Amino acid sequence: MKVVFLGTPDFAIPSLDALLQANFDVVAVITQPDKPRGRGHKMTPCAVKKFAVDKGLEVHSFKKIRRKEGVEFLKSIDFDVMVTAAFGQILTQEILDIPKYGCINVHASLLPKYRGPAPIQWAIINGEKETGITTMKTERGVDTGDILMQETTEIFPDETAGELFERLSSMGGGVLIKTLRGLEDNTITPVPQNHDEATHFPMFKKEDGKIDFHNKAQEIHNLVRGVNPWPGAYVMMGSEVLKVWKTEVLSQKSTRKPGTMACCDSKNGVIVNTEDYQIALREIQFSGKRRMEATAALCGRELNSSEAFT
RNA sequence: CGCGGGGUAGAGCAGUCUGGUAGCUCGUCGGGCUCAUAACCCGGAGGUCAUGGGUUCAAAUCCCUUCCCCGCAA
Repeated sequence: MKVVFLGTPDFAIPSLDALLQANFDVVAVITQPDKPRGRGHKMTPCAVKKFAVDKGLEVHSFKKIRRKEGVEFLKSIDFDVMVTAAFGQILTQEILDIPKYGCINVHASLLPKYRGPAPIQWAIINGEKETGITTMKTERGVDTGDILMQETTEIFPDETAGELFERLSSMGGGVLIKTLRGLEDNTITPVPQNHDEATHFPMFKKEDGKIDFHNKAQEIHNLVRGVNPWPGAYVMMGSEVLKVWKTEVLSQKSTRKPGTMACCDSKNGVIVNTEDYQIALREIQFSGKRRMEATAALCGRELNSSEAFT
C-alpha cells in the first residue's frame, strides 16, 4: 500500500517508523512548517520532519493543508491511504475523499473517552487506571470517526505523562500496522463511537501546571505526573517559581493549612500540607537551576518553614 | 541578534561588586558516646574555582575567547 503520512511531534515518529519497518511504501510525509523554537528562537523543524529527512523520505510542510496548494499536492500524487498521527491540522472532506482507503488516525486514548489534543496528560491528571490506543477513520469532526481497532494498557501509579507517552507512541505504531493489514484483508469492521460517552479535553496551558495545595494529595500527585515533562508543575514561593517534578503522597494526615510546610531540611526534603494527606516534593527545580532531589537542594539553600506556598 | 540565571570537593551552595591562606551544609572515611540509631560529639580525606588568553608583585575575584547547563518567552 502506498501511504501518505501526516504527523508533527514525537508521538507520531514510532507510527511512521512502524510503516517503514513493515515495508509500506511511504510516498510522502507531511508536517507542520518549521517554527522558531527554543532559546534564541532559531527556526527548527518538527520532530517528524527531522526523522523523515533522516530516513530519506519526501517531506512537505504546509501551513494549512486544506488550502489549494496542499489539496493540489495530494491530488497530484498516487497513493492508497492517508495516515495521521498528532498532525495538528484539521482536514477537510475534500482531502479525506482523495485516498481510496480513506484516512486513518492514531489517537492515544480509548475513544470515545479523551477526545482532543492532550489525551495522555489528561488521563493521568484524572487518575485513570488504564488508557490505550485507538485507530479510527478520520472524519471532519475531531476524534469522532468510526473505531477500527483499540488496544488497552495499564497506567502505573507513579507513571509520568512522558513515560506513558513513550509507551503509547510505540504501541500506536503496532496498532497502526495491524489496522492497515486488516483493511487490506477486509477483516476490520468500523464501529461507530458511542457519542453519549464521549469526553473532550482541551489543549494544555502553562498555568494548568500550577499546583493548588487545597486539593487532595493524590490529585496533586496526579497533576505533577500528568504535566511532566510539559509544561511542568510549579508552585509560587513569594515571587519565585519553584518547579515540581516528582512527588510522593505520604500516609501522614496534614496537620496545618494547605500550602504550609510540615518539614524542609536536607534529611527529609520538603513536605507540604494539603487538603488531606501530606505530600513530599521529591524532585524540584529553582529558576535558573537544574532539577534536583529536594534533599540536595536544601543542602545549599534554607527554606523558611513558616512560609507557605501559593 | 528575543529576555535572564548559572558552571567553585561526590551533591547542593557561599565567596566575585571592594584582587591578597579555598569556605558552608550534606555525604564519605576514621574514632567516641549509646541497649541502639538515619541521632549526638571529635577528627580526617577530598578542589588545575568550566575553558583558553590578557592585566597584575598577586586572579575564583578585573578584561576578552570558547564550550556546557537552566528559567522565561515562543
